[in-house]
Amino acid sequence: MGMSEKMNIREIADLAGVSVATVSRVINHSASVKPQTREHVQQVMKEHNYVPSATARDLSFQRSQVVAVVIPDLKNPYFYGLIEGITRVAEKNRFQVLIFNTNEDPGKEAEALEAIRERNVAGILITAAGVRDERTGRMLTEYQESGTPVVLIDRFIEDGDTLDTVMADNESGSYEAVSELIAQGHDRIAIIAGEKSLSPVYERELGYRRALTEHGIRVREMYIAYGDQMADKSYLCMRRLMSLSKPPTAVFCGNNQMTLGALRYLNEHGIRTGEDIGIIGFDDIDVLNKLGIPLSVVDRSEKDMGKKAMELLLRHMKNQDAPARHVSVPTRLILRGSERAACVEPLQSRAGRKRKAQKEE
Amino acid sequence: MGMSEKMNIREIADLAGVSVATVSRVINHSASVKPQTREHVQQVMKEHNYVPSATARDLSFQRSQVVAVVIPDLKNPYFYGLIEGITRVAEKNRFQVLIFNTNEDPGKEAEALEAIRERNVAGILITAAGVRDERTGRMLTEYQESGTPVVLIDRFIEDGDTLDTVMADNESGSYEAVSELIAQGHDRIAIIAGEKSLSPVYERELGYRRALTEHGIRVREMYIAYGDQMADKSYLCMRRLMSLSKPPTAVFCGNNQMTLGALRYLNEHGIRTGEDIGIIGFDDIDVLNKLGIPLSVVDRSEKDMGKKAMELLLRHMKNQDAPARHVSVPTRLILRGSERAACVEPLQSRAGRKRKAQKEE
DNA sequence: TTGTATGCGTTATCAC
DNA sequence: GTGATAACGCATACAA
Repeated sequence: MGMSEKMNIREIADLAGVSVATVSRVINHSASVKPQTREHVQQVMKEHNYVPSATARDLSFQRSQVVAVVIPDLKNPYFYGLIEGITRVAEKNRFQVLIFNTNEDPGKEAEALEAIRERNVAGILITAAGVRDERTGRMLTEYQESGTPVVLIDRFIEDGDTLDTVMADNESGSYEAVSELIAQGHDRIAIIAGEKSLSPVYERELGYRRALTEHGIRVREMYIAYGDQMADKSYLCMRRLMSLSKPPTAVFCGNNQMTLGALRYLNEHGIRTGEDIGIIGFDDIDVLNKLGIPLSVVDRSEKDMGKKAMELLLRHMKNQDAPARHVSVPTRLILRGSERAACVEPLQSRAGRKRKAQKEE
Repeated sequence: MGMSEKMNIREIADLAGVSVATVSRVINHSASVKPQTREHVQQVMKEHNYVPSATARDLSFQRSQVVAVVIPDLKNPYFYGLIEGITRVAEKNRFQVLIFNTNEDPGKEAEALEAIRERNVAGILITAAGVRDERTGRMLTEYQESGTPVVLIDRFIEDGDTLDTVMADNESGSYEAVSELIAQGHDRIAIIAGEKSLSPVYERELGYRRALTEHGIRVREMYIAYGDQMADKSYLCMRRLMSLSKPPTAVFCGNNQMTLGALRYLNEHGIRTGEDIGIIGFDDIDVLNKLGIPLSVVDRSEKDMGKKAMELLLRHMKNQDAPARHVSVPTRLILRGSERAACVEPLQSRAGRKRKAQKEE
């Protein structure tokens, strides 16, 4: 047993003395089968170690049990949190996950979407690289219209209004972080933003601006640095900021990679976070926790975002023409001390403020 | 165009005024087709935005253009290096990659291998979680025997002798690292090893022992700590080691996660690497480089391992009964200073020793 | 409740 | 070179 050659449904049917239709019904629990027959068939299947062919099922059903996940950077830990959430829900619903990494390259993204076309996937989950690339927008809406639901995660795209979305509440997350910096007494607060065309980048900058404005601090453009989502550019941003005649006393970093680049600059120049300068990052960085390096961050539970996205997809798969739904996932400010600096005085007593040391599991 | 409904090969054939067979030939460049007809058919396909169905092709061909990749921990950066290498070669050969994450759980691994069965994949690449789990071993050899080639990456499994393997040269990598520590003058050198049943763990310990022995240093069991591949346990190992009456002056860490745990202990206790204690880790840790924290490591180019593995798979796909081949990927010692300690004196002048600051791209 | 027959979109084996 | 046509393994409408 186990050593048996590959069997098909017809052979099982013959061995069980029933028709292929009956075997099919047993496999799919589709229609009613006499309990006796059912058990007998199951027995035969087990005995012969039979596994139905997903390929054949997909062809007949005209749709596969696979969802495509298209992400821009597999190296970024944010995304495997996302994938984990997606996978968990997908598995529960007997879906498999096909991952495409685009390396932030709209061209590769278009290729991926093309490759996906020939596989008749049940749905697509995507954090788009080509947010301004017409190919991406066009192909995604085409998918949606031809019955393959699409969920946008983390980033809007041009002409993507008809698609489901799962986004973090970037604006309010940033607002909260910058407000905390202000509460700590900082008033020269910089932001290292990313690639402007990405919606989260824009929203985070918006939150930054609102926090300053609402607290009566003037927004100074020289304290706004634009990077490219990557660590190296952010390092340069940090250098520019710190060489201003009045350098910021606190910096809000727009994503995890850029936070790392900023920290490198500080490390290299002996500037201590939480001491000489206040730092808050966007997205928790697991490895810093493992290293015991305390960094305050805006955390957005990427696992939840993944789950939510897959749930939206399932919903849309069941109801083809459900109206687009837009889910916003709340962020959470996790304070670990790096937001402080010795050179500033907290504006108000913050005794009793909760400091969460770890993300929940 | 683009808005067109899904077409099949028959419709294209009709539109082009040829038979399905001819269209198929054009698609697959399989047999010779008159250049004129070929061009005409291609024209029609393009015009109608036709994409052949991979599902149907797979069914007919009795094999899909998908390879399954089964890994134990998607969160570990080592593995996405691996995946990147695999994907690169796979894409070039028009294969897609289906990723399964087992979380080091043999049960989930068995489930994954079961799920893979129904998809008729072209091959399987796996870093096994269930190295001692008979299910894993049995299923993998069954796959191999039934014509679906399997390549083991990074870890041997029980009864897996007939399978292709791609392994790092763990023993010599460790030997080299520990030898360097000895050259730096260390003689109380500890190792934080991992889960004993994993072959790389065993081999790395072997290299450690050989280095000590060959340099006339007695191996002391108290300097050998066994963890579980994870950071937290390693933290505890480090604590035990450092509370010995004669604590080690250098520690060799058996994998990236364990290195992080060890570093956390040192951070928390103000013990400086490269200064108060010598540290060399196994596997480069990208994020430390991004942070500008210098750590000497044994690097094993996981991307290369991935490429090699995929190449082995392709080879075995073309030649069903090629004999099992075992590829060993060399490691490389990258010295960044953390191997030194002020309390010891280098044994020999090492002027001119190359110190590579970065991994090549 | 069960069986028969057809279709799903390809590839491959024949003929011509 | 090209065209019919039979697989491939399953799901399902329709019959019984």
